[in-house]
Amino acid sequence: MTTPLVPFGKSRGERADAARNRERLLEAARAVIAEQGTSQVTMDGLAERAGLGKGTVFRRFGSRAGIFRALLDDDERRFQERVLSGPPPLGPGADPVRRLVAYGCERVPFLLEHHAIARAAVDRSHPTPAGAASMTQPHLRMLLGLAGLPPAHLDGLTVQLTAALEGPLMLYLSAEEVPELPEPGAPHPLVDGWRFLVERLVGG
Amino acid sequence: MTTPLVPFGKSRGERADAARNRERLLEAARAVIAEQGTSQVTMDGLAERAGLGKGTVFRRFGSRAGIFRALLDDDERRFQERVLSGPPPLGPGADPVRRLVAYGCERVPFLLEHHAIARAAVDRSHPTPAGAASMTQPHLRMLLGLAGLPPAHLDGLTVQLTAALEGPLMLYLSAEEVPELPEPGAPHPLVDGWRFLVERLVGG
DNA sequence: ACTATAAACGGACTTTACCCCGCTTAGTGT
DNA sequence: ACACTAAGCGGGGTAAAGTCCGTTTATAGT
Repeated sequence: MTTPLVPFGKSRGERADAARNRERLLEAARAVIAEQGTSQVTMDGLAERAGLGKGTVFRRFGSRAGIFRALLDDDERRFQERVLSGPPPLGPGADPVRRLVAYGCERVPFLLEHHAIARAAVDRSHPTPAGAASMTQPHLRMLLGLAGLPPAHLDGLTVQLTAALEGPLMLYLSAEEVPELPEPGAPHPLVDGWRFLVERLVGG
Repeated sequence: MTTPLVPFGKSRGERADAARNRERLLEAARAVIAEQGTSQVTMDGLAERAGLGKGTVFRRFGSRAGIFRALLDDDERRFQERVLSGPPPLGPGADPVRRLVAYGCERVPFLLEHHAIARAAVDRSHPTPAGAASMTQPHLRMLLGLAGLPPAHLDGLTVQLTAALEGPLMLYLSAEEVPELPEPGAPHPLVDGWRFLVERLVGG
């Protein structure tokens, strides 16, 4: 009976129509965002645009913020793969300090690009903005540990550095203040700041 | 005609009934928060409780988040005074590094105490959570400058350290993870982390 | 006191996130 | 093929944020 083994990433138990509708909804969301910005994304609007019922939208994503989280997760997964198994210094192989720096250098542009969506994914009922944080936090923790940070400070510093990296783009920058990211490779104040921070913190 | 010169802090131009109603509403808000938590604060509920119309609530505070911002500002002003003109090392007089450390030591408990309200003051339509940030950011910037940080890194680091200090309590800690703050003076991981961060950053 | 006026008030109205529950359908075992 | 069942679907219903505009009222100038 040609039972396909893991036809897509979805871990067994999601029906084919459900998966199709999810894709349809995400595409609709991307279209609305591109055309009119995140603030114009409404549950009813998405449902109509995708030719589905409103209830379906909620079943798939749980909440409005959930839609943006799902959009982020898509790109987030790719980012995560580069961190976990890509080439150094972002991936494994380089020494911890260089990996920390590299992580920030890649993460800041990533967040700048996803700024609007990431902000829309913040939800007062959920503590962490996205799956985003759940990747950054353990990764930083591991690297900081390897870099020889005193264990007594590890927990507090992990949380603070996570906030230092992701917080600015969640909390302290408005949409208008996010300029086009300059030419790739050009210096960005947040990247510079991060490098300086890490090197002073664990390099000395 | 007994025109009182600045009878209260309100800087001329706010009518007496407006001021009275503002107080009434803030009191109602504090009561609801104490009884049922921030999530149960609704604009209609507040209006009814204060015996006013809903339009008035919006006129006074602009938005739901605005109410929480107003509540914070009250305490924030007191905090600010201690920073600007209180005794060192929090106030002026000590050297910049000690003032930075002291700022974190006082700020973390402050934010822990106001955690629920501070989170409720976050609003996706407004970039910074409260007047909170507008105090922390320039203050840190000044101290970091005095502490001899290279000007090239000053802007980026200011934003990041602000996020490092305030971000954890906005974004990365859920309500359940905020324990009663231990006895005053007892060590807190975030305070320790902050001290370590600052000393490494500008002390070395 | 009286009037003018700008601010404040109130509550109906609109929009939108989110809930609910009866109906439909894809997947599975025979 | 067929029936069975759990998952998915739809859209009407609720509650709460935010807007609007006609009415009321505090204050200043005379």
